[in-house]
Amino acid sequence: MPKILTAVDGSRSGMLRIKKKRIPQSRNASGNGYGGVALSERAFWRLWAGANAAVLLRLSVALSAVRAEEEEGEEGGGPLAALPCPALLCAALRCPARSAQPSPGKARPSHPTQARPDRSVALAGVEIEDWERREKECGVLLSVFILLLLRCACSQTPLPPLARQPQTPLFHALPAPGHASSREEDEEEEAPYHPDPLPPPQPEPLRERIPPSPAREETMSPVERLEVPPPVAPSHSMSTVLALAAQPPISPDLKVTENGNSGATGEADADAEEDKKREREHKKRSKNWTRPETLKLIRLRTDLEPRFAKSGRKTELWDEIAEALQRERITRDAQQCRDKWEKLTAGYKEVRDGVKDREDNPFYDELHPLLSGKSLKRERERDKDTFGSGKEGAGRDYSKELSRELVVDGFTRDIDKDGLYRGGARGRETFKDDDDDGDEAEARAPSRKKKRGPKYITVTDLAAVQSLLEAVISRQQRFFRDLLDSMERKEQLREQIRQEKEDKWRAEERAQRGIFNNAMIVLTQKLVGDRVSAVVPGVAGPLVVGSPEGPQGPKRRSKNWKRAEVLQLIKLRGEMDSRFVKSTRRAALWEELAELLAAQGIKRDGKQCREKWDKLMAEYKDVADGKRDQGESPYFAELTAIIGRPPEAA
DNA sequence: TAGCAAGCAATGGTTGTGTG
DNA sequence: CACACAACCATTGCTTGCTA
Repeated sequence: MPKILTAVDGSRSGMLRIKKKRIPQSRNASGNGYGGVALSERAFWRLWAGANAAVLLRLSVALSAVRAEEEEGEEGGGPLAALPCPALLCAALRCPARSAQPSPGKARPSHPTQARPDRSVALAGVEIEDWERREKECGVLLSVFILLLLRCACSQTPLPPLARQPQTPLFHALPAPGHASSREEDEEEEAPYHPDPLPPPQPEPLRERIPPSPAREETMSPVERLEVPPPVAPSHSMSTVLALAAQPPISPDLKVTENGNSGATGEADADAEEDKKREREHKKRSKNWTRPETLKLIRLRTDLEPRFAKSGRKTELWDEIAEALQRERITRDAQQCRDKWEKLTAGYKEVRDGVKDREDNPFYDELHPLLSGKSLKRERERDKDTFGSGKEGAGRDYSKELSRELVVDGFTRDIDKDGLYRGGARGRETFKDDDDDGDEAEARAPSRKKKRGPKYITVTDLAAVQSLLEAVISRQQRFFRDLLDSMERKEQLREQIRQEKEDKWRAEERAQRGIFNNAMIVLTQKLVGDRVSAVVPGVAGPLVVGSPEGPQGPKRRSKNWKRAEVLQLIKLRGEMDSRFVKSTRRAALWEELAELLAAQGIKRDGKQCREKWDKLMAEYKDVADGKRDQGESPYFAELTAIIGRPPEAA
C-alpha cells in the first residue's frame, strides 16, 4: 500500500493525514452572539426585568379593550367571561393600533382552531448574560401568572412579525418546541424572520394530544411546560385559560407537520436519515460547542453532581448527559461531553487561579456554583434564606414548583402587597385583592401588620387587576434597575482595577526594556569600540544595537520560504519520516529538523517548519483530491518523491 | 494594491501519565 | 481499570504584512 493511502486511512502520525474538511463555522456563531432567544424561563425573566413598559402598556391596552368590549355588551356571560380573551390579548400585544380601538369581531379570531396553535415567543437582540443569577432572584408568582396569560394568549394566535412594530421589536415568532427546526436558545437554528404582514388565519386541525414523555418532563423548565398549550375550544374563562396551561406539553418526539398532522412516517424517516448522517459526520471533528449547548451541558452536569460525587463509574452518568443532550437535539456523545467538561473546568480554574480574567471565561458564572465547592443544595438553601422560607425560595426549582402548582390545581394565587407569593387556596377561579380601594401607596408597604388568611374576590374589576399588575411590574422594574445599576458599578470597578494593573505592568515593562537597552548599548560600545580601536585606532565603529523594541519587542514576521528552503525542508522531513511516524511527540523532531536546516543556513524554528509542512500537505492533498491542478502545487513532484507515489486518478 | 502566505487564537481530538 | 489531568497535535477562521 502506498504511503499516502495509508496516511489517508487516518494514521495519526502518517505523512498525509487527510481528513474530510469540516463545515466551516464562524467563531462568532459558536456562542458569542444572541440573535434571538426563544422565550425560555431565563428569557422570560429578562423580559420582565427589561423595564419593558411596552409589555405593560399593551397588557393594559388589552385589558381596556376587553373591558370596553364588555361594556358594549357584546361579550356577556358574567365576570369570568370578562377575563382577557387570549386571542384579543394577543392581538393587543401584537398590534397596539388595532387593539387600542378594538373592532368587535375582528380582533378575535372567528374560531380558535383557525389560529396557528403553537408559537413560542422570542426576544430579539437582547443580551442575557447574568440572567441565570437574576432568574433565581425572581420568584414572583404574579410574573408566572402573567406569563401564563401571555403563553395562553400566544398559543391561540400567531405572533406578529417584527416589522409591524419596528420601534419595539420585542416579540417574534419561532417554531414551537418539538418542531424539527426548533432548538431553544440556539441561534444557529433560529427561525427566519418574516417581515410580511400577518397571514390570514388558516384552518388548521387540532394538534394531537400526546402525553408527555417522562424523560422530557424532567428536563423541561416550567416555562417550557407552558410553552405549547394545545388548542382547545375557545373560552374566556380563567379556568379554561388555566386548564390550557395545565395541558401536558407536546412530546418533542412527536413530529408535527406544518398542517398539524403527525409526521411520524415521513419525518421520522427523514430524522432517521438525519441521525445517520449525523452519525457519519460524527466521525469527523464535531462542530464547536455553541454557547447554548455548553450551558445545557453545564446544567446537566450540575444536576448530576450528587451522583458524580459518589464513587463508582462515571461512564453511565456521561451517557445520561449525552442522552439528555440528544433529546434536546444536541448531538454530542458521552466522551465529547466529558472532554468539554474538562475544558470548562480547566478554564474555570484558570480564572480562579488568576491566570485569566473572569471576562475571559464566558461560563465562569455558570460553573461557579458547582466548582466553587458549594453544593447546589446549599445554594438553594441560601436562596431560600434570601427570599424567605418555603416557596419563596427563588430560582428554577421554585418556579417549577410554582407553575406545577398553578397548572395542576387550577389558578392559585395569593399575592401580598409586595407582589410576593404567599400561598393560597386551590381550585378557585378567583382573584384575591386585599384592599378594595387599590391604594398603591399602601400596596407598596413593605410589611403587613398581621398575616391574614386568603380572601378571594371575583374578577369584576379589571381596572383593579390592571393597577395591581402595574404596581407589581413597576416594583420589579425598580428592583431590576437597581440590580443592573449595581452590576454596572461593579463592572466599572473591575475595569478600573484592570486598567490600573495594565498601566503598572506597562510601566514595569518600559523600565525593564530601558535597562536592557542601556546595558546592550554599553556592552556593544565596549565590544565594538575595543575592536575598532584595535584595527583602526581613533575611528569609532558603527554602533550596533538591537532594535528599538529589543529582543522582547514585537516579533517580525519571517520572510516567505524560498524554494530552496522548501526543498530542503521536504528533503529533511522525508528523511525523518520514519521517526515522525513512530513518534507521537513530534515537537522535538521538528526542532531537530529546524536545527538541521539551521546548519544549512536556513533559519526557521520547529514550529515554522511544522506550519510550512502543514501548508505543503494541504496543497498536496488538494492536488490528490483533484481540487487543484498539479501545476498549482510547485512541490508536488518533490513531495511525491519523498512521501510516496501520487494516488492514481485521485 | 490585490493576492497570498505567515502567524495567531481558539477549538476539538489524541495520547501518555499518575492516581484511587 | 476508569478517571483526571496535562501536553501535544490538527484544524479552522481570521488578521497582518509581505510580495509581485
